[in-house]
Parts: sequence; structure tokens; C-alpha cells
Amino acid sequence: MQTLSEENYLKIIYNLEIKGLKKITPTAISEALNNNPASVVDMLKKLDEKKLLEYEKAKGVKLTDKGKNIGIQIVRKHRLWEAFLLDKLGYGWDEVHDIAEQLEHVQHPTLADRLDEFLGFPKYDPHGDPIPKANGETAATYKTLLAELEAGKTCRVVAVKDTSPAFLQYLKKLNIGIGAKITIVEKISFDNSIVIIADKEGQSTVSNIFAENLVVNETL
Amino acid sequence: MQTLSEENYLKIIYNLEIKGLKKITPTAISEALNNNPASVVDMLKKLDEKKLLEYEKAKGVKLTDKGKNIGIQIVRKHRLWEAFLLDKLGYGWDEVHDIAEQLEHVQHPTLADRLDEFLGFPKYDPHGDPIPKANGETAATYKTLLAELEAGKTCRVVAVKDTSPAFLQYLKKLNIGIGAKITIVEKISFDNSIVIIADKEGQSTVSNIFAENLVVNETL
DNA sequence: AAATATTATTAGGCACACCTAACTTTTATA
DNA sequence: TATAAAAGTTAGGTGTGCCTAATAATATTT
Repeated sequence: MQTLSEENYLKIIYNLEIKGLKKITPTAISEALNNNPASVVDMLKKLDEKKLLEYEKAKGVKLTDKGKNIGIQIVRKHRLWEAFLLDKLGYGWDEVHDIAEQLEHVQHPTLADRLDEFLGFPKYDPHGDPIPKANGETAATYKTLLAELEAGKTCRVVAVKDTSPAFLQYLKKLNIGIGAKITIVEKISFDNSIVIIADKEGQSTVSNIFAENLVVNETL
Repeated sequence: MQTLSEENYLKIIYNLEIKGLKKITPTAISEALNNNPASVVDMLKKLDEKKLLEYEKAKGVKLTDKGKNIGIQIVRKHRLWEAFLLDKLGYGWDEVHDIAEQLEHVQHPTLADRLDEFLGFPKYDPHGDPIPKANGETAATYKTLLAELEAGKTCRVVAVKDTSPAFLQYLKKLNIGIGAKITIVEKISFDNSIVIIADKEGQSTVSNIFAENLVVNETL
């Protein structure tokens, strides 16, 4: 059994591994957890002893199978609860994260599975991230970013990379959500801004930073 | 803001007050929380300083309005989550308590109200206890116990006093749940055992301890 | 390569919530 | 009422997870 804190570390480290970070360092973890690198080192020692991860200065941090499984299950629970909050309780996609952050730690052998069933076995959470299956299988994350498409292309929003309220609220303001259709009108070479047309909204100009955080599927 | 532990103290003390304990002592609290009286005294001092309760050796513990409100809100969340687990996720009434014990501490300004709405504003939880309204109003708890009825009377189960899995599983075995109809066939004067007929089950004999923990409404 | 940043780690502390053991007060009983 | 039992309290200590400050090790520049 893990403490709440341990669970958070395993989840964050799992997320960093998924993100493709070649080397996971105490500093990277402390930034994700918003705490002090010294605290991270303390915890890494403890988790290493518990055989949930391996930590060597050279290679950085690597989850063991056991640690990774726990991380996946937390992510699974997080995303299922997010889906619940959006589908059943009517929360906006910018509101669900913080609540799910708490709900993900509720412990019970069958709770996640029952919730999964109740929700109709959703494949993706409200941010478009894949919900791991009970056995730990996780669908591949979509990879194309709005910033990578050329002018003239059309796509559908499938996920967001940044899930901060600031970004999500901005998206809400622009009437852009999962499934929204976006056409790229023009790319401004000066600063890589992009002029887009979103289905519900008219024409907008968004920054490169914005476009780097919107995950899309090109519509052929 | 309160810590998880503080919330648990306020909830337990509120429950003891509702139960009608004239004097709430550290020992009573420690028994309910399954911890050490010395720990309770530590916490009582802290909660007193925070103006969430008043503690004087003579009078025992008394929640302030602020403390009581927090207690009620935790109880509200607990019972709403129990209703959710039973109605929506299909858990048995002996299973919901432990999960709700965790869910009740999830913090969000509108979560309880949204859950309440989603569940159709239930008045009672799966154990028959009243769910406090958002404003703190709480319906009176049913008071008649099976043990108090005379032979020949018929009643309906409205709640359980003891919510331990042991008791709830026993009830399940006897096919007795909220709403079950029970007729008292005979009262054994030797040890106050009661011979009953429950609607789904045939005749059973139950102990006085059992009968003291089943809350009923007499059917006239 | 030397100097300078950056990053990692250790040491020492703190708050929280618990514990045991000793002591004091209250309550019950002989 | 004196004595024994129970309950309440204090003192001192523990583990968890965090912190700051100091030091050590790595990277990055110049």
C-alpha cells in the first residue's frame, strides 16, 4: 500500500516517462510536483527501497514494473473520474482536473472498474487523453500538434497538451473543445502565429504557444 | 480549511452529538476513531484554538456553529457518496461505507450539490440515515428500534444503527434491507431474543443486540 | 581547461498526527 | 469516607513529508 504522496510521485514519474523525457531528474519531478528537489530526493530513496523505482545518478529515475503499474492505475482513476465529472455532473473540462486529483486516490479494489462500466468504458478522458484499461493497456497518445499543420489544412481537436485552467478557459472562450473542427487559414512566419477558423467561432489568431498545445487529427 | 484528520474529528463529534450523548469525552471520541485518548486531547486543544469547538473538562466537548457546520457538510458528503455508490455503481449497503469514508473528504465548492442533483436529491442514504441539505438542515433520525416493538407488531426497516460490515452482511444473509417488512412473532423473555418473519425470508430468530440495531417504522 | 552556472545531495529542522508511559483528577465502590 | 478503578492529561518520542541552507557534483560557458 502506498501513501497519497507516494502515489503522486509514481503518477508524475509515469507521466514524465510517457512524455518521452529521456532522463527523469529530481528537478523535473520537483517542478511537476511544485515542491523542493531536496524533498524529491528523500522520496526517491524511499521509493527505491520499496522497489517501486530505480534511481541512479547517471540514468535518472526509472519505474519498476510494480511502480509503473501503480502509476498507470492512478492515471486510470484520474481520467475515469474526469470523465464522470464532465459527463455526469456537468463540469467543464477546465474544472475537472483539480477534483480528479483528489478522487484518484480513493482506494477500493473494484471502484475504478465499476466506474468504468458505469461510464460505458470510455476510451478517452475529457482532455482527449487515453484512459488506461483495467489491465494497464494504454492506447497511444495522439501526436500531431496544431502547430505542425500547414496552411489550408483542416483538423479536429482530439486532446490538449497543457491542461492548465488558463489554457482550457482560453479554449472555452474560443469555443474550442474536443471534436472541434479547425481550419488553418494562414501561418504568420514572423512569430509562428496561426490564423484559424474554428467551427463554432469565426476567425481567430492564436500564438505558436497555443498551437503547440493543441493536439489534433488531420481531416483528410 | 481543515486537514483530513480535523474533518474526521468534527464528523465523529457531530455524530456523537446527534446520538444524544450528554457528555462527549476524549475516551468516547477515541473509541469512535479507534485511536488513543492522548491523541484526542492533542486534537481537541487544536480544534478549540481554531474555534471549531469548546472543550472544558467539566462540560466535555461542544462544537461551535462553525465546527458543527463542517461536521454536517462532511456527513452530507458521506451520505451522498454512499447513495451514489449504491444507486449508480451497484455496491451493496455493507460495502459503501468504507469508500464513502474516503470520498467524503474530497474538497470542491459545488461537488456535493452537483452530486445531490445528479442523484435526484435523495432524502436518505442507503442505511436510512437522513442526508443533510446543502444549507445544513437535517431531517430527524428515525427513533424506533425493532427491540422496542411488542409481539404481533409489523414494521418496515428504515435504517440501521450499527453500520459495521459484520451487521450489514448478516442482514444481507437474512434478506433484510431498507424497506423490508418484518413481523414480530414472539419475544423470548429469557434473553430478549425475537422471533421474526421478514418478507423475503421465512422465520428467523435474532438476538436482542440485533434488534437494538435495527431502526424501524411501525406499520399501523 | 578554468570559471561559472546549474543540479543533486546532505544535514538539520519543522508541522502534523499519532504513540507509550507516567501522572493527576474524577468517579465508583467497598 | 477511604480506596480502587477509570478517565483525563502531560511529557516525551516516532514516522512522514515537507522545508532551508550548505555542500558536492555536473554541465555550460568563456
